[in-house]
Amino acid sequence: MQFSKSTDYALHALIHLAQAESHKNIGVRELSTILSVSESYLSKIMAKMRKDGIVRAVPGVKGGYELAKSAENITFLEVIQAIEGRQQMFECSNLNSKQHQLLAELNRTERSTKTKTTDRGECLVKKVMDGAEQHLHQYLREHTIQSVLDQAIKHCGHSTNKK
Amino acid sequence: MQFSKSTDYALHALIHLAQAESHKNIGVRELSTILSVSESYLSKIMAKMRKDGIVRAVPGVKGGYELAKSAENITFLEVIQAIEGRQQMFECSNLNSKQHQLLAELNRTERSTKTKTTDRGECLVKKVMDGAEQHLHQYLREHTIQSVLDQAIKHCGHSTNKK
DNA sequence: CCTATTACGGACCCGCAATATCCATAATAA
DNA sequence: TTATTATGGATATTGCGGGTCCGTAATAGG
Repeated sequence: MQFSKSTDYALHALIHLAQAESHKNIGVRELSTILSVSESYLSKIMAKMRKDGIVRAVPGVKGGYELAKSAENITFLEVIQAIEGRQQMFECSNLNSKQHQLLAELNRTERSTKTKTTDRGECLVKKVMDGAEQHLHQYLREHTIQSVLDQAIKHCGHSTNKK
Repeated sequence: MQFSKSTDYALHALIHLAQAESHKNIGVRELSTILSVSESYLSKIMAKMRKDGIVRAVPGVKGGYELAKSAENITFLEVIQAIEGRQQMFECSNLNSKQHQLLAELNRTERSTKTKTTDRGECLVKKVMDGAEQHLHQYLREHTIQSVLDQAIKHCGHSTNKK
C-alpha cells in the first residue's frame, strides 16, 4: 500500500516545470540532475504524463518539456493516475465464495420484490473500501501543483512579513 | 497503489468470526474453505492479526480463533495496518536533491528569525500526501467490522419492511 | 499416557511488477 | 549536415506479494 517512487519523481518534476518560465522547454537532462535520477528512467515517467495530456514535449535541439495546461489545473489525482494507472485500490477476490453467496441470499428477498439489478450481490466490505477510495480521490482532486507552489510562497512570504 | 489480497482475506475472515457465536472457536480449516483460500496461507494472515491483538487463538483439539475484542472496536484501519504494516503511503526520495535545498533556502530566512526546528526543510509534496493519508486513515477508523454487519442486517430488514 | 487435532513459525519457491539501463530511431534547431 | 533531444523497444535486476511445506508445541479426549 505505497505509492511508487515514479510518482514521487513525477510530482517533483512537475513542480520544477511549473516554476520555470512559460514556453521555455526543459530537457530531461536538467530534470534528472535536479531530481537525482537517471535520464532514461525519467524519460519513461515523462512519457506517461505526456500520454495523459499533463505535459507537452518537443523533440530536437532546444526541445524538452513544458506543462500542457496551467498548474492550477493539474491535480495530484491525475498525476498519480497517469503514473500508477487507474485500477481500483481494493479488489474483492471472493466473488463466488460462500460468504458472498450468503450475502446474496439476504439480498435475494429484496430482489424478488423489486427485481432491480442494482446492488446485486455487492460485497459490503468492498463498498466500504470503495468509499475510502472516493474520499482519497476527492482530497487528491482538491490539491494541485499550483497549490504546492502557493504554499511555498506563503512560507517564504510569511518570514518576510514577520520581519 | 493497491491493497493486498491478504487484506481482503483478513476482513472477510473477521466478518465470519463476528457472525459466529461468542466463545466458539473457529478453525483455520473452516475459514479457509469459506474464503476459498489455502489453510497455510490463511494461517499467516491470522497470525498477523493475533500479534496485533485483533483475534485470539487457542491451539489444540477444538481450538481455533475468536475475536479478541468486540466487533465495533475493530476498525478497518487497524486490520489493514496489521496486514500491510505501518509504513507511510508516500516516501520522499529526494531529501537531498536540489529542489529540497531550494525549499530549504526559502525556509532559512524564516528559521534565522525564529530559530525553530519545527518545519525544517519538510517537503511540501510530502505534506500534501501525508494529508491524504490522514484523511484516508480517518475514514478507515470510522468503519468497523460491526458497521458492516449492521449494513448487512439493514439490507435484509429493508426488504422485509418493504414487504 | 497416547493420539488426534490444531495453531505456530521457519524455510522455501514462484511470478510479477517496480526500478533501471541501453540503444536505435525520429525530429528539429542551427 | 550535425548536434541535440524525445521516443520506444528490449533487456536486466530485484524486491515483494502470494503461496506451499514441514517440524514443533499445545491441548482435548480416550
